[in-house]
Amino acid sequence: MCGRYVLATPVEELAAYFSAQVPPSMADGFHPSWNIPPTSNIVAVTADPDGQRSLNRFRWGLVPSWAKDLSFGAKTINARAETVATKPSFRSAFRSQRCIIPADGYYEWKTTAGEVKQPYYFTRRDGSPLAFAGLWERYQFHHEADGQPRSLVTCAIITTAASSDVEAIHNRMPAILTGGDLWGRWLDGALGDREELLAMCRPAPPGTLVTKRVASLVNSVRNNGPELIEELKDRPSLF
DNA sequence: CCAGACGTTGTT
DNA sequence: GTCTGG
DNA sequence: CCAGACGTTGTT
DNA sequence: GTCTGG
Repeated sequence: MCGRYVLATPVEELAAYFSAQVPPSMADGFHPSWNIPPTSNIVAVTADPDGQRSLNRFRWGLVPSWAKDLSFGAKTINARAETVATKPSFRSAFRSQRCIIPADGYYEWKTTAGEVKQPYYFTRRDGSPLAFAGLWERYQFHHEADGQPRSLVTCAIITTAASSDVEAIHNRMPAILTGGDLWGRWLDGALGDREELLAMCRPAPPGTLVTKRVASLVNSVRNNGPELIEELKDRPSLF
């Protein structure tokens, strides 16, 4: 799955890479992070009806309009590609509110019987940013304290079966839009071809990703910095 | 009809 | 075991 | 995703 | 909001 990732590329570079605008609301409060967890505020690319793209902030964990409260988002950080078109929590967003979540790379933990969980870091082989296929929703609610109406945008990352690049580590992977020619189609809220959309959520072609073993520093969200993605060379000793 | 859920992952 | 917080 | 808490009363 | 289970 995808439950922790990295985005340290400057906003201006991301905007150029995705041909997206950066609204003033976006420029403030964005910091590079090598340890982005669910329920935090993340960056996603969306498109206007006219096709204009922009970067915006979304809370990671999709909260459908009918949810009782924001805590719903804790269990909807990922949406399975196999069922995203029909699950009540995701189908509406899948139809018309798709987004791209940029990442420098992401982490997976390999769990082996009898061994300690080992984190791995995945990036594109060519070093360019990853474009995760995502969904977003707007959630409206009344603030507890003052009763005023508020609204918040939330998002989820679609997952799919692991490709041969990742299956030795984990059996799932994020859906990655490879090739910029797919971005416009994915972001077009008027595009109604379910099969075309689902085809974009298939495992990335073998060879797209590379991985390296990293230190368990990433386990705690209190740790953050480029050292989290440094390759761990030593094999753990048996003695 | 009303009440209650609405999700993913990993592990056994 | 399960939920919340980061 | 993982780490850390999981509780109440009363006093400072 | 919409579906499933009772």
